Amino acid sequence: MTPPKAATLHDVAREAGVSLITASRALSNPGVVSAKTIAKVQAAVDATGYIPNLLAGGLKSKRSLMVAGVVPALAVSQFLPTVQSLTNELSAAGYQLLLGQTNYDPDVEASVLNTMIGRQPDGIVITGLVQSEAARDKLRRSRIPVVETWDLSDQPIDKLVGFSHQKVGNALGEYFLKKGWTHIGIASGSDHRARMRRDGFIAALGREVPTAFVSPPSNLERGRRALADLLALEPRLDAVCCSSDQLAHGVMVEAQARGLRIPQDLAICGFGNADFSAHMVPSITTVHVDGPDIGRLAARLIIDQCRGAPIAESIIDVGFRIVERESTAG
Amino acid sequence: MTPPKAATLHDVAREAGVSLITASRALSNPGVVSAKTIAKVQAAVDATGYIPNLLAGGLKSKRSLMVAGVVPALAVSQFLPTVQSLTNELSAAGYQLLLGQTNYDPDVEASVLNTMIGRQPDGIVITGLVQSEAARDKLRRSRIPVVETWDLSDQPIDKLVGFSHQKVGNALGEYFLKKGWTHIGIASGSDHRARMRRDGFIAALGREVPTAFVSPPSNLERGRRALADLLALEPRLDAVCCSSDQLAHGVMVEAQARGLRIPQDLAICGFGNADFSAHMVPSITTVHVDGPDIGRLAARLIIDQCRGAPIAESIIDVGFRIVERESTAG
DNA sequence: CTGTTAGCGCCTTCAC
DNA sequence: GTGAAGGCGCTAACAG
Repeated sequence: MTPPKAATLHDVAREAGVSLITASRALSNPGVVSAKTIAKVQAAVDATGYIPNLLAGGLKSKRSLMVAGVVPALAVSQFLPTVQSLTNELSAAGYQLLLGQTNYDPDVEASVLNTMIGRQPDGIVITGLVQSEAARDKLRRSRIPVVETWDLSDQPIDKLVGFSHQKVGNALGEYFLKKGWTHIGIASGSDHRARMRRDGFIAALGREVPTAFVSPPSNLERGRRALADLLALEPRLDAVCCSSDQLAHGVMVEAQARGLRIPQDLAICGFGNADFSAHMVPSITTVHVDGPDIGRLAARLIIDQCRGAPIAESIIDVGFRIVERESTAG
Repeated sequence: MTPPKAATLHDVAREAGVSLITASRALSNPGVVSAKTIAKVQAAVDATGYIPNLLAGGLKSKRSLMVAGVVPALAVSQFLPTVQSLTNELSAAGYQLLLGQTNYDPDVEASVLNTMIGRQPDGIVITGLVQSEAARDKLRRSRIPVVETWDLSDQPIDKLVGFSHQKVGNALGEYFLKKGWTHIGIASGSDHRARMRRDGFIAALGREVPTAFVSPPSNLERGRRALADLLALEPRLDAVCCSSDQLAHGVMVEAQARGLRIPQDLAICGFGNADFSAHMVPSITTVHVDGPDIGRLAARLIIDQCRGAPIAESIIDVGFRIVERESTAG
C-alpha cells in the first residue's frame, strides 16, 4: 500500500491534470492561480501525500528558509530564552533553525560556521561576537545576513542585538560601592563576556577584587565551591558578585550551610534573572536582560532583510537593568 | 576585493586545472584521486574560499547530512542534556541538527514534522511519542529513520530510546509506601509523560492522591504555588512527589518559608536529577535518567542506519533509578 | 491565468 | 585515475 517512492511535484501535476509549474504556483504563490486550479492541485496533494522537497526549492530559489543559530552550549541556560523565542519567531515566518554548538572552542566555532555557510541559510544568528578574524571574513564574504547577539561592538560583522557587558560591570560596581561593602569578592565564569563584566566591575571599584573563576558550566555546585574558595582568600568577605544566577544560588546555599545570614553577613548578586531568582528565600538580586527580545529582534532583522524590507538600525542595544531583591537589601 | 559571487565547484576545478568531477571527488572521496591532484584542488579551494553547497549535494546524493530534532519546548530543561549530546554526537559525524518546537500542541507538532520531512533530513529524533496517527503515518511513509525518545511503547513509528514512565511512577509509589508516609501529595506537570508517572504512582499506592497540576513550564514559582495548593487540600501533608526537580525545589522553598523541616515535617522527591539537586541543602531525592545517553543512542541509531551498519535493536530501554538523598532520608 | 524552457550546484552512472 | 553526460526536484524568466 505504501508507495515505493515519495510523490514529487511531477506526480501531483499529473494527478491534477495541470503542468508542473502551475502545480508549483498553486502551492507557493496561490495569488496568481485560479481558485479552481488550486482546488484541483490541493486534491492531488492530498491524494498523493505530497510533501515539497525544500532542498530542491532552496537550490533554485536561493531561499533555503533556514536560519543557523550558534550557541556556546545549549545547557548555558542564559541563552535558552533567546533560542526559544528565536525558534518560535522564525517558525511563525516559515523558517527553521539549524542549531550549532561551539563548546566555547574557537576552532569548533570556525568549523561549525563553515558548515553552516555551506547549508546556505538565509541568516546566521550567533551568541557573542565571532572572535577569529578568518571566520569573520568568511562570514562577510558569504553575503549571508549575520546577527551577533548578547554583546556589543561598533564593528559587528553585519548586524548586532546585544548590550555592553562592560557597562553591566560598571553599574554593578557602582551599586556595590554605594552599598558600602568593604570586602567584596567575585565568582565569575571564565568566558569572555563574564570577564568583560568583571573588568567593568573592577574599573568602577577602582581596586582589584578577589576572584574565583569557574569553568563552564556555571552551576550550583561550582557556586558553592567558589564561595569556599573566596572565603579562604578573604575570611571577612561581606559581598559577592556572581556572573550568573546559578552561581549566585550556589553561593547562597554554601553561605547558608555555613550559618551566614543573607544579606546581613553576606550580600549576593547574580546575573541573568533566571526564572527561580525572584522566588527564592531570600530572593536574589540580579541583572535583568531581555533574552526573548534578543531572539525576537534577531529573527526580525533577518526576516525583514530577506523580504527586502528596510532595516531601521543594524546595531540594537537592548540594555539591561539591575533588579534589587532581598539578597542585597538593606 | 570581495568576489561578486561565492565560488562554486566549477571555479575550483578551473583554478586547479582539472575537471569538475575530479574536484568533487578530491573533496568528498579522496581515496580514488591521486595525491597530487588532491593537493592542487586543495590549493584552489583555499585560493577561491570555496565552501561546498550542501543543499545541492544533498539534492543529488539523497543524503542531506541533517537530522531533525523536535522538542516540546527548549526551556524544558529535562531534555537539554539530551539535545546537547545529540547535537555533539551528530556534529562529530558531520551531521547538523535542525530544531523544532511543538509547544506541547499536537497541531503544531504535525505541522513542524511536515516541514521537517520536506527538508529531507537523514533522520528525525522526537521527544516523546508522536500522538497523531496522521503524523505517524506520514513519518512512516517518508521512509526517514525516526527515533522516538523519553518514552516507551511496543509500537514505535520506527526506533525508540526511552524508558517507562509508568514504571517510574510504580517505583516511586512503592518507595513512598515503604517509607510509611500517610498524607501524600503530588505536584505534577500536565503533560502526557508526567501524567503517566502519576498514574503509575497511584496504582502502586492503591488509592487516589491529592494532586496539584502545573501547566508548563514547571519552575520554582509554580512549585511553591503547588505546595500551597496541596496544603490547602490536605493540611496534614507529610510527603510530596514532584514531576520535576524544579518543582521539587519550589516545594522545598515554600516549605522552608512556612517553617517546615525537611524531611521531618515534609519529605520531597523530584524527577530528572537536575544538576543542582545533589548540592542543595538538603539535597533532593530524585529519579535519575541518563539524558545525554538518550541523545547519544538516538544519534547512533540514525548514523548507523545511514551508513548501512546493522542495527542491533531498535527499541532501547535506558531505564532509570531512584536516587535517595536527604529530602526523603530517615 | 497557464505553459515552456532552462537551469540552481552537485553527484551518480557510465565511459575512457 | 580521470572525464563527459545527465538529472536530483524545484522554480525564475519569459512566452502565450
